[in-house]
Amino acid sequence: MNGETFRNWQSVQDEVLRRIHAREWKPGDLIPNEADLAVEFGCARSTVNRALRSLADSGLLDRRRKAGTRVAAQPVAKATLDIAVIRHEVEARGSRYGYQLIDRQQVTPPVSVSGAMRTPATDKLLHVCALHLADDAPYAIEDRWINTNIVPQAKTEAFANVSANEWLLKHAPYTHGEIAFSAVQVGQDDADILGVSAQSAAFAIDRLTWDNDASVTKVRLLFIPGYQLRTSL
Amino acid sequence: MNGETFRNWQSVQDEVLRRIHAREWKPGDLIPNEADLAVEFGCARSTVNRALRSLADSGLLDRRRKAGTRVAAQPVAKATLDIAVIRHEVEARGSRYGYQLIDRQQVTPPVSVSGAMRTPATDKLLHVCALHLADDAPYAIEDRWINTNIVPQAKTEAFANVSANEWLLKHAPYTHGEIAFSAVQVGQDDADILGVSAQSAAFAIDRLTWDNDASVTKVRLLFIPGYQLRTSL
DNA sequence: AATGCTTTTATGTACGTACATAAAAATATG
DNA sequence: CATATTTTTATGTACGTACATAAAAGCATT
Repeated sequence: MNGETFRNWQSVQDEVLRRIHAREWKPGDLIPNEADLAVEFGCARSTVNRALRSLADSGLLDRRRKAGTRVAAQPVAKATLDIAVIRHEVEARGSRYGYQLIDRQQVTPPVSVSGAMRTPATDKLLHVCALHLADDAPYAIEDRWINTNIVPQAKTEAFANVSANEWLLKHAPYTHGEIAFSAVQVGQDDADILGVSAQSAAFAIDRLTWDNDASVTKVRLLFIPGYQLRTSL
Repeated sequence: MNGETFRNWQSVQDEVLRRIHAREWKPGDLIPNEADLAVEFGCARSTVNRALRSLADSGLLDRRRKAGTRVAAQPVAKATLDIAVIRHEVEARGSRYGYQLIDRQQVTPPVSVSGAMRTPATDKLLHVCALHLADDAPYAIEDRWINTNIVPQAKTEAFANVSANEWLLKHAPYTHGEIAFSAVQVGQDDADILGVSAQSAAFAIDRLTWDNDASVTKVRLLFIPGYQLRTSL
């Protein structure tokens, strides 16, 4: 081709993407090494590295030292979901946010909870149930367990006006967590709260967060039927 | 403190993370600028930049030119989901994968489909329905529309042995896509295929992929009740 | 006080060199 | 011929300098 130069990493990335989409480099193909591409593109190797690393991060390229870089045979679609505070999510939809505390008690949890949170079975945990509303209509039920050994300040927080969802972000740091998405049939209790018929299909997000080896909180968010979690690829 | 040095970007990242978790830098706080941190950590600014950029990518820091870097007040949890080929997903669970074609027809789609795919309402599209199995038990229903104007080779592919899910990855490039997760009540037809009772709650993934301005394919994957999509934070 | 222009500053990025590291390939050794 | 050992090579990253760029802050003009 011509002597066109690609002088920034985004344009290098775009050109690599173009070649992949145009099938000049097919899935599984080994592509030229960084040094050669740098010469071809008229830029530094570090610029090519930045572009290729970014594409590898998003799953389009597979890179291995010495073995080189190849176009991913099965481009694993990496969908990045932004799990925001529910209030923000509701407000971002242009709805008025509402919050209602249903229950707040320091109780001994079922073993399924103490087991998952790896707390002694006899320890009491703070159980908080609340309803999030959008334009005064039920939006999601938050059913949460808080490890008050790790977050003692929660013992004095009523959660009457601020949801635990939001309060914890400000007051409880965490190092990592697990999250699971599933579909569940709502039971009679939850159906009544959400104002839907029992057996409806609700979207559930289960989340367990840790501060190093100690569990911080375990929560199930149960969204009204029709809820969709979306993102782009 | 002491004159400890952090000579690679991961250790700088770890130290920044430690300070955030230890609440030395609280949510909303402005942290020192890159140049100062570089001096403190005994490394180059570019190393600090790499570490902070990475943390910003994962949503823990907010960075703006001139305004500086601050700890995210509401750390948006970015959950990265790997949407793999179903066969791989099943095999990764240690199950034997099975595949069964249910239907394959070139037909005029409902307007909801042609509308979403932005194809002329009178154009015929290829409709492929199939069942994915794990250890001979139903696992997911794939209900797919393929734009044969963009992927003409699909017209001669039977999809009897290879799922469209897998075939398209190899044969149809795409530039971007949209994906939505939801919970749905399964209808009688789907319930029969999945071998579950009607009204069960099933996890659905709806995906629409594009090659520049042209839609490539639209698919709904309906998973058996109990299915969970998991990831870590 | 409101408006537009200028300066300052922190992040964003390009570059080239140097070295580290993993892993494939080649070679030596039993 | 199988198994260690060495060499080669492509990616991974650190560094320091230079410049680009966005946006806040200061200044001037009305």
